[in-house]
Amino acid sequence: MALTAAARVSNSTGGEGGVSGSGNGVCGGVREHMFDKVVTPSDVGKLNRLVVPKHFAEAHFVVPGSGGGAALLRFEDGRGKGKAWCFRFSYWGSSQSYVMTKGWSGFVRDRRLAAGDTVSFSRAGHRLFIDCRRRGSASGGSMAAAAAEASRALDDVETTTTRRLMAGRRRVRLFGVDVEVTDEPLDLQLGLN
Amino acid sequence: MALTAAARVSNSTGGEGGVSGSGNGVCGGVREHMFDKVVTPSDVGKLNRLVVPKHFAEAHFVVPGSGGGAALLRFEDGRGKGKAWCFRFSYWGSSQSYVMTKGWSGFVRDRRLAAGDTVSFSRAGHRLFIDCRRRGSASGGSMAAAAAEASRALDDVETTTTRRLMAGRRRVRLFGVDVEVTDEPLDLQLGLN
DNA sequence: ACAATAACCTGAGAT
DNA sequence: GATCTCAGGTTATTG
Repeated sequence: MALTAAARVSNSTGGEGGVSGSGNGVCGGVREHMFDKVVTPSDVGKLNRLVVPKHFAEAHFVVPGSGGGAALLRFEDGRGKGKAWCFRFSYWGSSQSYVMTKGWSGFVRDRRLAAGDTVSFSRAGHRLFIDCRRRGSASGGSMAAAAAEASRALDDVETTTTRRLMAGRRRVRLFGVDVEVTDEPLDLQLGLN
Repeated sequence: MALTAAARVSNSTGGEGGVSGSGNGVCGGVREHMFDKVVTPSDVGKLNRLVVPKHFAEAHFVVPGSGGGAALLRFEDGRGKGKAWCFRFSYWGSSQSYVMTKGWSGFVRDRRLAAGDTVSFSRAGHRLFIDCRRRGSASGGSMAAAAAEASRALDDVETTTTRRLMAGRRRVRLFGVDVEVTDEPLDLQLGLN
C-alpha cells in the first residue's frame, strides 16, 4: 500500500514495445503519437483534473497492480519551446478512473484550453510530450484524424480484452519499459520545472 | 524527515519566557493567555480540523525545524471541570499550515462551536487550557477584552518580527521550554484521557 | 457500509 | 510582482 509508488526505470527490459534507441543518440528521436482526448467542461473547469480514459491510461502509462500508486509525469511542450509540465498521474478508486491532477490546471490556463479542444499525448522514447489544438481544427499532428480515430478504436478493443488479465500482476510497465516500484517520493526522482 | 517528532521536555532551560514555577506548587498557578482564533466555517465543519495560524503555532507550540512532526496535545477545559481534550497537532506540508486534527471535532460538538465563535488557548506552566465564547460575546475569561486585545497585538508583533529569525533553527521550544526531538510516537509520552 | 482521520491541492487574498 | 498564508475543497486510509 505504497502511497507514492515511484517508478524507476530499470534495465531489466524484456520485449520492448515500440521504437526506442535505434539509430539516434540515447533514445527518443522518433515521436510517436499515444492518444488524443477531446476535453470535457470538467476537464478544463474547477475540478483541476483531467480524466484519462482508462484504456489509454493502461495502454500507455501504467498497468493496474502497481498499487494504485501515483506518479509525477513530466511532459514537454509539444511545440518544442523547452517548457515542460509536471502532472500528478493517479488512479481514483472512488470513480474508477485515471486522472492527471496536480499541475493540470496550470496547463489549462497557460494554453487557454477550452471544452471541445483536444489534448494530444505523444512520446519519443521516454520523453513525453503534450500538445493541444483548438476544437474543429485539423489534426495537425503526426497522425491524420482518421488514423487517430482508428488507433483509438483499436486501443479500446485491446485494452478491454486484456484488462482483466493484467489486473493483479506485480510487474509494472511504464512507457513500454519495465519499472520497479519504490516508496520514495517522486519529487526526488523526477525533476520539477 | 521524522514524521512523528515527539517532544520531550528537558531541563536545559535557558531564558524562560513567561511566568512559571515561582511560588506555587510545581508550576502553573498563573494562567496566561496564548492566543485566540475566531473559527471559520471550515474549522467547525466536516473537515474535522482547526487551522492554527502559523505565527501562533510557531510562537506557542512548536518551532519549525522539528521535522514537521505531529504531537498529541492535551488541553484542559478552561471552565475547570476536570474535563480535558486531546488534539493531534501537526503540520500539513502541502498547505503549509498547522492544524489540530484528531479530537478536534469532539470539542466542536461538545461545546457547540459555530463559525464566528472564538476559541481561546491559554496555559499555566505546562498545563494547556482551551475555552471558547460565542460570537459577539465579550471576552468573559480571566482577562478583560482590552487586555486580551493588547496581548494579542503584542503576540502579533513579536511573532512577525521574529519569525524569520526562528525559521531554520535546530533548537525546539515547546510551551516555553527547550525540548529535544525524538522519533517515538507521542501516544506513549502524553497520556490520553 | 460508513464515519472519522489524515493528507493533499489550489485559488484568493494579504504582505 | 513574487511569496506567503489559509479557507475550503479534494482523495485516501483506517477502523
